[in-house]
Amino acid sequence: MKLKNGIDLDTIVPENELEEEIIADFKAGRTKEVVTRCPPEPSGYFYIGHAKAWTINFETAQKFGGKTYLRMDDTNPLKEEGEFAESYLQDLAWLGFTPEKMIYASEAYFDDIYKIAEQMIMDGKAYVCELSAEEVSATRGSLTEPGKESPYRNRTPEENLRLFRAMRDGKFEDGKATLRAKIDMAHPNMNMRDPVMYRVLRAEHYKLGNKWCIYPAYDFAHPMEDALEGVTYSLCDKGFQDHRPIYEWFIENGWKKPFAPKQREFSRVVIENVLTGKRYLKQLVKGGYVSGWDDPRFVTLVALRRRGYTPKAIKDFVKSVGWGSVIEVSVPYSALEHYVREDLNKIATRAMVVLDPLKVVITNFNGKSEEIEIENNPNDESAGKHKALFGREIFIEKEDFSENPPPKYNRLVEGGIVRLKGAYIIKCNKVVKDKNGNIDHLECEYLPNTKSGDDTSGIKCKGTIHFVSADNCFKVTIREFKNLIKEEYKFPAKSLADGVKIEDMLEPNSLTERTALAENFLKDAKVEDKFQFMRKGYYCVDKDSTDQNLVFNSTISLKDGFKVPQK
RNA sequence: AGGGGUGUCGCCAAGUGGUAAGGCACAAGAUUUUGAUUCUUGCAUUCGUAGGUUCAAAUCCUGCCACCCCUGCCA
Repeated sequence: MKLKNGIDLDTIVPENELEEEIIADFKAGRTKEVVTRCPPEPSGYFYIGHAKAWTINFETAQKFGGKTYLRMDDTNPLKEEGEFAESYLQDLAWLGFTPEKMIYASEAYFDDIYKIAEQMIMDGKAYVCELSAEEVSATRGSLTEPGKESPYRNRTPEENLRLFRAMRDGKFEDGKATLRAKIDMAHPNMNMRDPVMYRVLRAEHYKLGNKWCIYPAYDFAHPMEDALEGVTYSLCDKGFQDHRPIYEWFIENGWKKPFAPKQREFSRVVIENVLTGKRYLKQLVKGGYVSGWDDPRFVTLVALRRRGYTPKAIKDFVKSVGWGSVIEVSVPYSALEHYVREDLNKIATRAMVVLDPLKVVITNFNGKSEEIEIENNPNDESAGKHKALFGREIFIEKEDFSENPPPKYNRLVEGGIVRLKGAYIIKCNKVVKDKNGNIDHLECEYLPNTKSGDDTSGIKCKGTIHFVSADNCFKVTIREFKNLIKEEYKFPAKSLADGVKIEDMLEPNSLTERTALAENFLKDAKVEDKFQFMRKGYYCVDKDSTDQNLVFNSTISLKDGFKVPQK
């Protein structure tokens, strides 16, 4: 069987239970095309968790040649979803997902949903209830006891229809009446105890103004919207597992047509040591702990983007977590970091930047600096090379020279040699100190026949360090980050609930800024350009950069295999 | 008179009666002009637990235990 994307169904290898079910549905003729949908949540802050939902929805549709809609589930006028559509679309686009179309449920489906509600009333499946919210709650029963039936439960269909239309026509004040599904007040699943289908709500809807004063509730609206637009698989997180019976009940009793969308659930992901939640983020922004909602220390998608994370890294990460079997899985931050390193290693251009400079004078080098070449990516020859200089005065990292080297120290020591990446081997002859006894600079000599790529000396050199030449570097600003939340708070939301103060969970000095010396090659870097500063880490150009001053965010350090042996 | 979900290595996770994949993390070694990358190797005699069925059980049956979710006119 050929799919719309030209792929043969039989060649598709299912990667989870849903995909197995989809294949079975195709074969049984229950599914003609996979249609999924993304319903934005009205928070304005999108996290890895959202990225997981998007990835699942878009990629399973894509895999089967289907499509994905973006649907604003705007059934609550008090929530003003409209303003979030744009940031949603932006994050979606950044990750590389393009919805088939964007739908406002209010505009597209409210009329139909209303008609279905009337039909359900005539079928004796719904009734107008005049209990107050408190009374409904009080009669719902508890987890172990059945609820009580509403005194309004047995009105005739005709009376219910008259009353429902009265609701629609504004004859009831807010909260004075609801339309409820007539299911079972003794049902063990609380969601089935006559859930509210419509409530009276007078508020300006951002799309429809005051056209309606009654609004359908999620449990009723969602399956109807899915059915109306032909969604075949309505994928949501496992928090909705308990809602599946009600979803199916509405499909059976409201929709009633042979085509039936299916709700299926995947697990949520959270990352350890990470704080999410609008309330808390706002508090941190307000308190001046961070610069804004896209501060690179946050883990909103915009923040991750600014920090230098790539869409591929994020998608690979969420896919690595899998479909999941529990409501929420939490994974250590290092799992996410693995995928950024993996992607950046392939795509980031290498450059030499000295973060903490120590001056070195090459005493036997005179005259004009010599051109050298640096590979842009040693793992990818097609990335090319760029030019740098080697001259009489250069800078190396302070930590690449030691007066009391630990065992197995491969870098420069007095009287020892190291290779300068892309240039020559140098030998340190003298440590020059200032009057306070601090190292001022090093005097070294270079070994002329050891030029990189053209080394005829036969000298073996254990260490290679990076450097910049004084006449080929400029100052840049480097921002380095520590996790905002102290390491001992693996589950910050839980700690908060336990009464820990947010201030006490914050890592002090989670942002440090320093000036570094970068090779001139970096002068043309644009915002979001990603580099590997050799032997240090991955960095990307921040939006705070100006023509005079480039600002780099540290995305993630390189792994450091050097360990001082324990004695 | 509760219902639903889940228990497989420190973390994620395959596994659907035939003798415990894989990834992260970690450790050791090789290669390396990035102590990166890459590569090799090691890492669950055991699948929450106690029994049972079977030639054979993580997988089937029974009991028990633990954790998560559910009582919005939010989504």
